Amino acid sequence: MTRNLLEDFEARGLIHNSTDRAALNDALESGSVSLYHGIDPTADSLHIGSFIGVLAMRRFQDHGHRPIALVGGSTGMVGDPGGRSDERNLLDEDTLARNVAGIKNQLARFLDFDGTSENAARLVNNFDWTGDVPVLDFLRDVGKHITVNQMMAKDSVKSRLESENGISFTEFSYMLLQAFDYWWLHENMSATLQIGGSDQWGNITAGTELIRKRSGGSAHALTWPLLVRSDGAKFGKSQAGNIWLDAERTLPYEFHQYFLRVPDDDVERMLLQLTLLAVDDVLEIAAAHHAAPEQRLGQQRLADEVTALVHGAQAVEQANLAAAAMFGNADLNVEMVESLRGIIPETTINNADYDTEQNAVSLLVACGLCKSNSDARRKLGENQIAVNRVKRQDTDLKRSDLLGERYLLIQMGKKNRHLIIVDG
RNA sequence: GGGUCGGUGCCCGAGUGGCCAAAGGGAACGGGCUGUAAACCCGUCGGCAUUGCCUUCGGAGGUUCAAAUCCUCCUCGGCCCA
Repeated sequence: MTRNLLEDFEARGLIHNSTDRAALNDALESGSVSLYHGIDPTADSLHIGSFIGVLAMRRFQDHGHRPIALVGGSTGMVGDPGGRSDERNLLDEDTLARNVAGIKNQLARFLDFDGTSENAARLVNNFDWTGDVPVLDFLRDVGKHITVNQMMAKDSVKSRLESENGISFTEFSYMLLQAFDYWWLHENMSATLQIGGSDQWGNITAGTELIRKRSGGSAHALTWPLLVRSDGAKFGKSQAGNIWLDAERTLPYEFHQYFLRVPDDDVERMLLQLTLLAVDDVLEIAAAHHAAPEQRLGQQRLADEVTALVHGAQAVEQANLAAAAMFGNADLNVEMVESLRGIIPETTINNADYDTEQNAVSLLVACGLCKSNSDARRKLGENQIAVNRVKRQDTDLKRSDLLGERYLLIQMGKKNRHLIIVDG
């Protein structure tokens, strides 16, 4: 079955709301559209929560449209009041510049920025056009067109008004800045569509309204539902925090594991929204998964696909290899352990330091698995720790415990592990 | 500026002179059960140390044999008034 772009989005559950759907469809089918999507530069890496938006841009580009990724240098300094109960910390300019650079780097893996192609993606920073706007101009040209009533109607603003910490004028003004961005991109880069998560709807339509009132132009809005997990956990968060796209922040193995553990109910939707697999293929996989959920075919495919997109095919191979070493039945051998190098966290210690008393405790603390000696002893006592896949309670590790005379694979439960390498 | 209520462990939140390292809940970690799932049950959850000691309840002082709890000053926040 062939679907046009909007139908494809629909089938993937990527449409939450849009302005005039028929008009938008006409525009998308009749030529190349410039569309923009804003990304918050709160860190120097994207996380999986923003991935859905990145892929959305990719889908548009694949259909011949031109994505404009806006990294919010200015808006990052102000902060969107959405999704938080208290005031956000403002980023300074240096941090922002670093974050913007890091994000651009990552986007290049998913979008074609090649200037020679017709619909090359663009990266813009709204600081470039908002940084020097005089306050009076802004109030007159932007503020005049948007009513406070409209701004107060926004859910995120409303809830913050009722919260005990209140909301600063700065964050309250966020909507104006975003509206201004859309207007500017509409004027200067012919953007006629803005896409974003459903929490952005108010901000986006403020922009379409500004465009209409100030320039008499028309522009579209399209939002997707925010991705939440069926178990209520915040999507993209693990016990360690965000799932980052950056391999340094979230090792590819952990990244892969995260998707391997996704609840059944989320598998199909994530396959649709976080991979580039064709909708019909996903439906087939989902059906197979549903027939035998205990085999976790869906999770496996999801983990492989997303990891391949973000980290490449080789990372997928390594992650699966590592999983075999960690969870498999085969005896642990040196080759398996060596295959874990670079995939799981590792700590190297000096040969001479190995034979200390109670070295299990100090090793657990040194590698970060335990936060203090007490913690390490406690966990050992509770049978939480396995060394080279064997549960251990004693604190004494001997030379003979070293695999290949230099490796210790320390596991704490199913999720935490660390490789100790004795050097020399 | 005036008044008032409040700042407790990762978060929420009890505690209002000793029985407090501090209830309860959440989060987190582990175990059991499972499908490396969910739900559920159990354990742990300041630090050091082989049952004792040390440091915590916004900050600094003070009262007391003894303070998270009382007093003083400072600081930060909510609400009301101006």
